[in-house]
Amino acid sequence: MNAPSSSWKADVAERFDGIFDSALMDDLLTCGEHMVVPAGTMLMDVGQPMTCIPLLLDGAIKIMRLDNEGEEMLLYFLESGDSCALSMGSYMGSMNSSIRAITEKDTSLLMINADDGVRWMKEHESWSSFVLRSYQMRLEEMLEAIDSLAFMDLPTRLQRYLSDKVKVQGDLTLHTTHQEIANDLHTSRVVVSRLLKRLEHEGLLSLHRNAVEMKQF
Amino acid sequence: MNAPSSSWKADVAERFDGIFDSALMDDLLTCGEHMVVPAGTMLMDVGQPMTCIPLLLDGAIKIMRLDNEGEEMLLYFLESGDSCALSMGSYMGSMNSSIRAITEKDTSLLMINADDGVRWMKEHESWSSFVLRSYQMRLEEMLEAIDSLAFMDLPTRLQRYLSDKVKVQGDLTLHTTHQEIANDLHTSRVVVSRLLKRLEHEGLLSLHRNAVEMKQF
DNA sequence: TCGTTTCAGCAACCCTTGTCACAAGCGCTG
DNA sequence: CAGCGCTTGTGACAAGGGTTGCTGAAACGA
Repeated sequence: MNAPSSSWKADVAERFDGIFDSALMDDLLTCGEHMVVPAGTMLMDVGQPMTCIPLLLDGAIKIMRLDNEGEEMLLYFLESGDSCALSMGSYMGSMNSSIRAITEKDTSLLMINADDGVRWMKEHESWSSFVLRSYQMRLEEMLEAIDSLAFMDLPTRLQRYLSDKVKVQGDLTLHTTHQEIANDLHTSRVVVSRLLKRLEHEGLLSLHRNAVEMKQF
Repeated sequence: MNAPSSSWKADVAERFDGIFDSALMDDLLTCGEHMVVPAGTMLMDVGQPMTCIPLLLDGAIKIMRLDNEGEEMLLYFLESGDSCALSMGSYMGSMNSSIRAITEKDTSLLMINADDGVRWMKEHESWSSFVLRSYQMRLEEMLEAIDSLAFMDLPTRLQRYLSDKVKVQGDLTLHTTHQEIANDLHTSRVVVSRLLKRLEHEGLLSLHRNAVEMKQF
């Protein structure tokens, strides 16, 4: 076993230590396909069949919902240790994705074949419990997304968005454009520029071309 | 076995025929506690521990989210055959409910002790598959709630709301006040009155005191 | 029956957000 | 360097929806 192939295996073992029992861990290492994808890759799109379940080892994935005109809206981010529960849907009737998933950073993940995932539900208790916990976490995140839309005004949503993004990126300076932020929040570029300018005047951040530098969050 | 007690058992058997295998059905009938609750009963509230899993036999339950000022916002309705997956959360870390559940009509349900529910995850494949499917359906409904908030304007949301309510109530005439509608949509009474009046002028419904009579939906 | 409460209608106003139009600056490439 | 595209800033304006205050009518209770 050479260094590059064993390194991600060690990563899996470390990341899911105490979560998956050793038998499951063996299956994971045997059946899972490891891959590293660059930032900005679309891993899944609306209407696409879901044949595999991604386990996130490192990096981040942006999960978004689309309206019928194709306009995007950010739902939440998946981070290391998360899994996309919606993929489990292939288990049941709904074979197709209802969301779009794009890597937010360079991302290392372990792809599990959906059939294996289904089989493990019976074979490994630590797997079924992980899947359920994953569903639960996704539900909670959806609730937060709903809170934000239903109860918060745009300035607040923007600040939350910036904070989240800083956390996910692990960098106080966000390399993005106003237009991209507007897409994620499903509003217009002009509005975002206006609000960002206001936050800059309040000293919470400073603006540069293709970058927003947060002072605090 | 007398008529009243056997009647709900027959109901369970019929409702979940083909979904639960017979061994599980026996457990359900043994361990489940049947109850009939009148419309308007709060079955669960935010922060309350979730000790049992409700299976809906008949009626409807309104699921809502609250903001920190206690303002409500309708998420979706549970109908016959549905279960509240969020209750399964007691299985994992989050022991407390993050939503409020209120019966929308007189409702007949079977309460399952959470411990039993957890045990059955291993013992009955038809149970674990039901639970997963239930999570999946709840997720889809949350997505619809998000769509409605993010992509639709108030007139459209109101029409959807009225249609949904007609479907759930099984009656073209909704016995409710403008204020209640406003609460569910998280807007103000005046705004709802304004929009309803417009829909009345368009001939889509007619308004009465404490009632909205839909012409079509 | 009378007062009280609840509900709905209406008008005026204001705030938030979205839209349009345009200008200026950066950075790339020919 | 000239030209172009992409990004940002800004002002004026429109629209959607929330707020307030008041009115009258229906229901309800004593």
